Amino acid sequence: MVPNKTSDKPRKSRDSERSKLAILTAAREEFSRVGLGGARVDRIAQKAMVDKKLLYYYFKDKDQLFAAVLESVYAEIRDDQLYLDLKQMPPLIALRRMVEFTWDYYNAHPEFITLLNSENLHQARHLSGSTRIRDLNSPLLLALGDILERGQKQSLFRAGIDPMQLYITIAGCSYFYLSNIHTLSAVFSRDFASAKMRTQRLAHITEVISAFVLI
Amino acid sequence: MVPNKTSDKPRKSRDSERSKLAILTAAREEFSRVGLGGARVDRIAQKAMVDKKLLYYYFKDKDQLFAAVLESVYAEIRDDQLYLDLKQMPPLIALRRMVEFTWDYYNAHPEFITLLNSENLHQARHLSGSTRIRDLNSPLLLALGDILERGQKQSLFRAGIDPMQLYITIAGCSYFYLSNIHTLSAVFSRDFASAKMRTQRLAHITEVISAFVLI
DNA sequence: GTTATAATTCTCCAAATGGTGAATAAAAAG
DNA sequence: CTTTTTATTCACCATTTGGAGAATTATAAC
Repeated sequence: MVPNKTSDKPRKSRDSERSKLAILTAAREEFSRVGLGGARVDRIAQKAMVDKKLLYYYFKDKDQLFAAVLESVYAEIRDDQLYLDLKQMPPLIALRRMVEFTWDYYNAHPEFITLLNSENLHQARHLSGSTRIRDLNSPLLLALGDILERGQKQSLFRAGIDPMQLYITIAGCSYFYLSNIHTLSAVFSRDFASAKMRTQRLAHITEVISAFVLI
Repeated sequence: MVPNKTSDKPRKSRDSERSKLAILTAAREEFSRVGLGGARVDRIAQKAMVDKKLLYYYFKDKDQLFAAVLESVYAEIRDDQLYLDLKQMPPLIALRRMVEFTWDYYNAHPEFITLLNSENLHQARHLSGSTRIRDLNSPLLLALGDILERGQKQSLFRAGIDPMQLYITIAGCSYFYLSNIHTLSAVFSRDFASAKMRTQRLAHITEVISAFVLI
């Protein structure tokens, strides 16, 4: 019987990394659930099972804790994007894969959406300090540029498509549906959260994007 | 010289309608600026220049005030939509007009976006009580269904397009750009709020939607 | 003019809020 | 073993929070 299967290090009673991570995880949950303004520092400390003072010790204040959460969330999606390997695929397949990835990621990480919404409500003031963030989205944008170029060379795609605009459209088609899933469900009296509706949505988005790029 | 140009009624020192409206307006501003959780009842009362107790007198509590703000905001966009008169236009023109209207409306009313985001963060629990809301979006959806049908009959549009999915796509393409305008600007190091970028965005959306429906 | 009703203000509060100073204990360095 | 550094706890606080009770005043009804 081997204890500590997940970590080789002995469980120290004091472990700054573990505490930081616990705080970050609890904060992400809290911020994504009720937003920056609705989040309670006491609740975060309680969920992380650390003394409240520790939040201030490691993250200075509520806003910088939120900034740290945002950075970690951005870093995660970037890491996942690296496994995509779109350059190996034919252009149309690659594009569809990218649509699918975006859709799947937002579905699997609803907290990403609510956190971004919170940050936008506050005019991205937590992001503006971070220089790291700026590089996080460019890989995917470059990949999309590459896909479009290859598609054009094969006379499959039309010319003159702006990768950034298309990227925003791809993201927007998924993001809006999921971000507004509750109001949409209420207004249209439908359960947009159901598996069936989600499948239909992805199919629609794929069609729209394909129709746009194909000649 | 005629005093009270805007209203015939004499300015009463007591006017429940005026007070209610002042509260609703101030609340809309506050809720849209900092979200439901970040909004402060005292601040709303101060901005509306009424005693705080009046909010509770007319709207019961903070959540029901938020619900009232939401209803008013939904009612406004519906009223504006009624002037569209899409049935008079040829299908492609009508569709483009609808895209343009959606884009323009979100641009002119950024508070609509932030309020909806807040409501979705809270799982649309304020909306679920309101029966009025349910009817507000259907006119536009019916109009879109009509446009698609006419386009198909003229062999301009392809068959099998789900009006609701298309509606969500049209809204999403505008909404996502504007809702995330700050984080997008930060991540891509561009000013997405500039007039030039906005114009480009609308052009792109129009192209995407047109390409999708046209045969 | 009196009464009833609706609109408004004043005062107050218990609980929650983000944040802090100082003490303490474990681990690392010497 | 001693010292220094780092991680953590404890007790505390000024302010703010959403909200309520009771009193007051303007208007409408009689």
